[in-house]
Amino acid sequence: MNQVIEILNDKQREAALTIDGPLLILAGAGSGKTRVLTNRAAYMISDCDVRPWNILAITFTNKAAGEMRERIDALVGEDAENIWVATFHATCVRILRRYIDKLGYDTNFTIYDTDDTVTVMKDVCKRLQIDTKQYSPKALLSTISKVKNEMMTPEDYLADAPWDYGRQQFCKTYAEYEKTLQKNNALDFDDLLLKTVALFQSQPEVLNYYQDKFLYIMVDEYQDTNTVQFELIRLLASKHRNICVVGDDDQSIYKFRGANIRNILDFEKVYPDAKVVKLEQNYRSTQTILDAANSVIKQNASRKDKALWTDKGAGNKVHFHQFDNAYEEAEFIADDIAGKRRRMEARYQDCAVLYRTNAQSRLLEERMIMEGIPYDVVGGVNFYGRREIKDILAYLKTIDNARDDLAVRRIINVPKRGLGATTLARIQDYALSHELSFYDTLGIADQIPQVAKAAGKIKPFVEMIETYRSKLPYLTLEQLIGDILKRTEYIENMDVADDVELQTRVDNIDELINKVIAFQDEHEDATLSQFLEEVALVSDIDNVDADADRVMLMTLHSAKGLEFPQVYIAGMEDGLFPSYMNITSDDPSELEEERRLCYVGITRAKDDLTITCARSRMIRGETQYNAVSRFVKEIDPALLDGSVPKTRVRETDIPGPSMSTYGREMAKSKPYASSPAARNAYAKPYIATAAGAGKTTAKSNVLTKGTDILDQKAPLDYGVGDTVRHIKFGTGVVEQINDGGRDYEVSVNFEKYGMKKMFASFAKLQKV
DNA sequence: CGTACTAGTCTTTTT
DNA sequence: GACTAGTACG
Repeated sequence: MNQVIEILNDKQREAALTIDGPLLILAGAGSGKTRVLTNRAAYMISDCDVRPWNILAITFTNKAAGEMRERIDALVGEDAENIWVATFHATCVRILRRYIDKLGYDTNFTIYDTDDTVTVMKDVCKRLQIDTKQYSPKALLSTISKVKNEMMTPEDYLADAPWDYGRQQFCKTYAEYEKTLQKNNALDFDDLLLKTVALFQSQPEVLNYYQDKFLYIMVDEYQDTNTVQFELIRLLASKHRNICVVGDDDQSIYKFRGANIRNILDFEKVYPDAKVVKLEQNYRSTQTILDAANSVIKQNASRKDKALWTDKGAGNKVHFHQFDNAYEEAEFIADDIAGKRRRMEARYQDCAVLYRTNAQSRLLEERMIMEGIPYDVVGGVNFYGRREIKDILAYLKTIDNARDDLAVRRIINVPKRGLGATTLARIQDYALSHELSFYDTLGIADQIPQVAKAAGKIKPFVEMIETYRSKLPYLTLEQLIGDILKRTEYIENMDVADDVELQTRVDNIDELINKVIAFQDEHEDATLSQFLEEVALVSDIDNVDADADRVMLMTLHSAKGLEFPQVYIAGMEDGLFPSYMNITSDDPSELEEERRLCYVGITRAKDDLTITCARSRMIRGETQYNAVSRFVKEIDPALLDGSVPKTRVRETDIPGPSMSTYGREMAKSKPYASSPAARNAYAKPYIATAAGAGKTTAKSNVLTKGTDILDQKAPLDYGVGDTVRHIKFGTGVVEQINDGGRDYEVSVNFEKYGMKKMFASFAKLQKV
């Protein structure tokens, strides 16, 4: 049997060897699901004569996609490049760029992010004279998203309750919103999926093409799919039925984004002939941590029965501490991490602090800074959501897609060109009544009586954009951005409160330029459209650099799929986690989702788990007094230690203010500038985290899903200069071996295939 | 037209 | 408590 298959355990192997027909892999936390998926793909190619281009592997994050590709690459070699590994959204974009003209859009459509759609919606409300006090744009959008995810048009939705006035109003805005997007040649995130399904439904020959292309389909994190995603997969798989989905119903935490847990729970109903394999051996955590996770999750009623086990020992008890306030909690966590490091029990990068809400990061950050602990915050304000970044991207979008009104309107007066609201409103009215785009209207401003006198200010702008358009083929993206900044004197004209803010913004712009450079390095003939597309589809977690020795701070949601030796879950209080909204909800499934989130958090820990909470904390400017989280009480007390101390046990040799002093100080004074990242010498500013992101994302080791089994780094029986054999590449000479922490990265010069870099544990190189 | 203040908002958020 | 968007004023 193939070595790729041999290294799997019985259940994993059974899953990997099942190639044909529907397959559901119920993969508990840390059970090596990524390994099963990658080895399954490798097995198909090397042993079953499956062509790589007939395989589609779908994930939710770019990071997961990158990792999967890399690991398949290492197993099967360059053929793997033809496997289609991508996120749902990226997959759809790729298909739509080819065929969306059949639906009446331009193939260079723009993708609107959440901020963009809010702007559009505000506009729509104004136009339809909707009272935004009664229907907030955000709430409208969230309903639209839900309705869209159920694949209902405004007409469909209205048909359910045509007499309902509120629904009439809503459907009117929904329809107008859709119209606006279409006019702007723009798609929102939901549309990417929806339009692809629409394309498949209306164009049988396109669907047929992709059905015959993707003979084998794999979907990761299946518990998080929504109705449209389900339909997309169903359509693609309906002809050949080789559909393999992997997931864990206990880790479904995105219901609020439309994820439908029934997709995984009912898989066997949709595919009665489905084979089901349960992966229950956990390779990540100690028995104690698993027991704690199990004791929590078993309180949930609607779940598939599972029993995770491990052959790791019991390990440490789960530590639990309650503090008087959140400052003390933060201080304890920072001290504890510092202590572990001093005692050489852990490196910074082995530690992660998880919390329910992003706002909780601030206190933790402040304390990390005080103690000189390097850290990275994942999430919070998205890099691409920052004002200066959005501005520059709006310039690029304007140059790229003339129909993207939103982008044009964002920058028409940034930097200030002396155009006021009235002028812009007149242009907007004219554009609307004459069915012109905003940009085209700018071009004929001198012929419009009401705005003719502002035409002198508008003309240079239009000319500038036109110049860039004509020069586009001769400029690199880097040159283009540089020139825009120079010509518009963007930085000089930024209005900033102080030097710190100026520096942050300039740094962010620098970082954007770094990203552009990295992007061009990777894609030789990179176009502007491609860059904008990549940017539209990345998230914060994609840029995490796991190689840096830094503590990670992130929400429980962001932590899904990651693992750390030392995990802290902070703010375990009723009202915060589970959140107030879920406690008061009359829908019990809301609380179950919170419990799953808790389960996800606990199962991130490999060796040691610490749970903390505070009796009081400031939430939204108000001090709240919270009880210990009900989830903590669900953990078998025999698994816990350090229960509820009145005073903190402190590392005696740590200098610094006593805790109570610190708490009081922090409570009234604010020694730092507003943005922790901006003034933190220890925290790598966002910039640095993401620097060269294109290169670092894929190679992260510590954070990868399923590195679990590979913890022990086996010594290599070959060295530099030795000749080795690879299953796929044949023989070659080892040129270089790098110690990548968890694994060796080996560079081999193959006789037939040339230089390849691969991870030793995957490559299974044999010394010849 | 641009600035300065005030009022409202604020879970989570793979894309 | 912090940030942003909207409005009133100069």
